[in-house]
Formats: sequence, structure tokens, C-alpha cells
Amino acid sequence: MRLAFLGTPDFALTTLRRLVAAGHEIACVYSQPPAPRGRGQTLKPSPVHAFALDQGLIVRTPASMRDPGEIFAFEALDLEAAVVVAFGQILPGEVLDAPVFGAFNLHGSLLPRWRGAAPIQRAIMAGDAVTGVQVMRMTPGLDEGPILASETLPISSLDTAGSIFERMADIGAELMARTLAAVEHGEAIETPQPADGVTYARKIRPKEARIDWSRPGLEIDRKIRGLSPFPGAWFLLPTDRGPVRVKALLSAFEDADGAPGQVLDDRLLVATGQGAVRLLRVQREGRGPQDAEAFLRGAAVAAGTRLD
RNA sequence: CGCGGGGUGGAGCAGCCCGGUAGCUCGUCAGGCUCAUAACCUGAAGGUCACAGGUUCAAAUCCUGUCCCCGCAC
Repeated sequence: MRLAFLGTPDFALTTLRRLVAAGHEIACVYSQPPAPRGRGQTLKPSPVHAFALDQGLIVRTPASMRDPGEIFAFEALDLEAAVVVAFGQILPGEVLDAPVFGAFNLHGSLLPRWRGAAPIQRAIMAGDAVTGVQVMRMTPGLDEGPILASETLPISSLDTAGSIFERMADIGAELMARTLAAVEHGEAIETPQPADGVTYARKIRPKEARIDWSRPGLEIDRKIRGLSPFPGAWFLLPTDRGPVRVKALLSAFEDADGAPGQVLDDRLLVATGQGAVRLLRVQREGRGPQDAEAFLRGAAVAAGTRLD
């Protein structure tokens, strides 16, 4: 089919690759404009943008798809369908209606639960045992369109946002490819979302990444895994040279008691407001991520240490 | 030129400020001990201290430049 692809991060790139491999004609790729991110303030194209350039695809990075000129250009593409995955912008109705078959979005939750920006992270932080990935027809409302395809994924106690993203990207890409084929052949079935069970997945803000050890251990464990690897739940570790910021990337809840923030053994078991959390993978500032074992080899944390 | 941290045997780190024999926790190999353990004991191999210059009697350490990695901010 003749498609436009709208997406930005690696998660979206997986689907774009799949659609290219499936032989679809990618009339244009849209992505968020290069921003001065990373160290050094350099302008860096998004993963989708970089891939598109590499493939020789046409790329557009408008600041807003609501711009009348952009809408006009989009309509002029004469599309059969638009595929949207983690694009990062709300699309106006004119854009959604422009392609013959409409616009389809890949979403990382079992709708209507976790509509919005950060469904995977919020599902883990809420302690959901199951999540999923779905293809939905886009409508003007926020993630309110009918569902065309759905696949569930269990969330284990050792899953992180990163591990779920990884699995979901592959499954989702496949799901989107199959759904487009069905749409093309007029075999797609659209099911409206249930009216009940609507929740919203607020965007992750760096501010919420600081660990408050007085919170219940289960909640802290979920936060650690839900925010891993990005932005990463963190705390301060006292050292000879002052407090060092350490990210917790993986953890497990354990039943143990102590003053919140106090380390209970020499293997990073930390007391919380209720129960304890064992840190399994960490990253201190300036260093790369490492398993607790490796971390402790170079920087032993004695029982009794108070984390902040 | 946004701010900051880092590159030291296979892994993780200390040493650098105040130049002067390469250190710690592990891993590996050999041997010993134990019913057993992330167990313990003995011994061994393994490093041009990221790279290139400079200063010095002497540089991991001080100075200059380059490459790579990471945290914040976004």
C-alpha cells in the first residue's frame, strides 16, 4: 500500500522497518524535528528520522501537523493509509481523514486502559499483571478509536519498561503488518473500545523518578521497574566523596523490616516504608549500568548505610 | 563551545590534589581442605595505567591536544 509513516523513537522504528520489509510504498516519513539533545547541545535526528534518511525515504519533520501548509502537503500525498507509532504529536482530523483507508495507531496497552503517552510505564508502575499491544483506527479523541488487532503480554515481576518495550515492539510491528494486509483486503474487523475501564497514562516526568524510601516496598519496586531504563528511578548513596546519584534499574520486593532507606545486608537489600526492596541492577552517575554484584565489587555498601 | 563524571591485568574499582616498586574485591589456572556452602587455605599467570605530545633525574599522577563512554539539563 501507499503509506505515510509517523513515528519518532526506536519503538516506532521497529514497525517502520517491518513495513518497509513488507514491501509497502512509504510515500513519506514524518518524525519529530531534530532537537538539541544529548551532551554538547548537538542537533540529533530521531531514530526514525535517521533510518528514513539512510533508506533514502522522504522525511518531513514539521513542528506541528496542524499547520495548514502541512495538512495540505499531507493530503497531496494521495495515501491509502497512515501508520502512527509513538509520533509525539496530536494529529488534526484532516490528517486522519486524508488517506483512503484512514490512519492506524499502534498502542502499548489493552485499551481503554492506559490511553495516552506512557502506557507501558504506567502499567508496570500500577502493578498490572498483563498488558498488551493493539492496532487502533485513529479518531480525533485521545486513543479512543476502535480496535482492529490485539495481542496480550504478561508482565513478570522482573520485567522493566525496557524489557516490555523490546518484546512489544516486535509483536506490535508484526501486528501492524498483518492488520494493514487485512485492511487492504477488506477483511479487517473493528471493535469499539469498552466504555468501562478507561484510565490515562500520564507522561513520565523526571521529577517523579526520585525514590521515596518511606513509600511501600511494592510501590517502589514497581516504580523502579516502570521507569527503567529511562528516566531511571534514583536515590543518593553516601560515599567518602559526598552523595552520589544512583539509578535503580531492576529490583525485587522482599519481606524484611528496617528504617526506610536503610541497607539491611551487604547485597543491597533496602528497607522501605513497608517491606524491603533488593536492588539487582544499578547505574551510578558517570558510569554504565551494571548488575548489583559487579557494582558491589567496586563499591561495597555496608549494612546500615542510609540511602536517601 | 550548556553543566558534570569516567576510560588503570578478563570484570568492577582505589591510587591522581601532595610525581618516586601496580593496590583492592572478584574471575581464570594449578594444588589443598570440606558431607556441604556466593565456603576456606596455598601458589601462579595476566597491565605499553584510552591515545599523542610536553615538563621532569623520574609521570597512572602535572601541562596541552585527540578519541570513546556515562549522568544532568532538554
